[in-house]
Amino acid sequence: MIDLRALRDDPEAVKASQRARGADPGLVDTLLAADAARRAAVVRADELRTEQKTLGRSIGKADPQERPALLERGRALAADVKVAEAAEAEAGAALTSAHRAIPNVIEGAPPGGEQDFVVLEHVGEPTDFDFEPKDHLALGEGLRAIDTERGAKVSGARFYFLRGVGAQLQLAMLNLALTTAIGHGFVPMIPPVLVKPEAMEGTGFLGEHSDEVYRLPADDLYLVGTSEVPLAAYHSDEILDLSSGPVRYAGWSSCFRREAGSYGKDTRGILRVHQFDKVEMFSYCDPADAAAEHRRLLGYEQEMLAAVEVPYRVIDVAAGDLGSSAARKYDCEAWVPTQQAYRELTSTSNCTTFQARRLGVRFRDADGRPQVAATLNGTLATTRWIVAILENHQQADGSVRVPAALRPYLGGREVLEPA
RNA sequence: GGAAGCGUGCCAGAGCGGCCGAAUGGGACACACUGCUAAUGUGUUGUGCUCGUCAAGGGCACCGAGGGUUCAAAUCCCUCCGCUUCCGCCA
Repeated sequence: MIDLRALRDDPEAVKASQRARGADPGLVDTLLAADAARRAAVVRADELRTEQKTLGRSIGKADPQERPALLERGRALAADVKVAEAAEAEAGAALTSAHRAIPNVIEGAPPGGEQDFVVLEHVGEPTDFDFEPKDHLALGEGLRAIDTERGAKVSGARFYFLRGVGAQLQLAMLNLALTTAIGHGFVPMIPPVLVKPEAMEGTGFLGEHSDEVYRLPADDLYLVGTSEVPLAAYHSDEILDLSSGPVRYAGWSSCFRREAGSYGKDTRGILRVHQFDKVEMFSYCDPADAAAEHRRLLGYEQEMLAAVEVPYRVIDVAAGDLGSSAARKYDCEAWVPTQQAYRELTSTSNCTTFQARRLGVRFRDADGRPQVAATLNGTLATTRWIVAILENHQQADGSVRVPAALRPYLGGREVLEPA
């Protein structure tokens, strides 16, 4: 939810953000009107309640003769209050829905849609091979590391087994990610992956992307698509102490995505799957520090990408391609040789106060006053990285060189050999 | 799954249907006193919304959540959630 006070002060800024996203700027006026209407309703209801309270107190000490008249008046007032409160509730609901309709105000994101991203940096050169490179699934099958056939047999399309060195490789990568995070002051977390509707709603995943989310109706719980959800909800309705800097968590979890609407896209291998594992960074900080924290998270992602030695580029994601919670987002995309394309490996979003406002996460400013905190998140490693690692480090015989940083986590192994 | 009890402010812990936003104790903070520390004294010690110049200063709401009864509810009733204990069940 955007800041209503800021909106009242400068509606044009929000309209400009809407335009950059390709969203409807008219929603801003709708929200302003709903805000004004609600405040008017609050004032009316407050006035009636004041009158009712005053009268109510006088009844207690009134003498018996005056009582019946006062009670009569009290009953009438009670009815009026009831009506005013209903109007207040209705205006509140209208405000909430208008409020939710507006995504976060962008902060520097390039205007436009998905293809309007700006490349910030290239790191490394697209890998050159003097042989015909195999794709990650062929390599993974050769290593007996990835089994999508049996994944489909057991669970359906877009499911897989990681076996043998495949399972080990993933654990190596996630462990490296967690160790890296801990080294940078993140508190490691293994969160619940089933969450209540409030948590899912609060993080903004039940909006336009709600059909991406697995729901368990029998228990009214949702399977998270990222540990961002439980980590963001972890401090909901709390006032944090941010006086000594951001509070940082690194969540290790499985992630579940329905991938509705991506039929036929990336159907081969493990690039786009219903279940994968991820180490995710999550920061709570003073909004004044959020932009700097965002660059920091990007830096940690780049440190991980350097450790697995894959070529990649960093993009500044365009406004229209941001989620509703993000004000700005940087993606790191690794080179995938058999696709001759860059594919997303990490994504870091600055959600400013948008997510925290809905979740009720606050902190005390220098004057001791509660203020809404900023939240940020970013990827440190996911199952998808295996794609880039296998493809970029493959050798002519189908073996795969292990990046040095991963070796300690793989018993010192330098090469994965076809089984 | 069954039964009983409990859910109040940073913590502990009172609370008669109106005088309770809420006693009291502790903690924390501020000031005073003391050469310093300790001790002592005094004071402060919530959050949201709203009116107001996001001032001074008002108003309203909040005692697990949501409903209800009543002129009036932390206090009565109902539903739900959570915690504790006992029984059963499954490991």
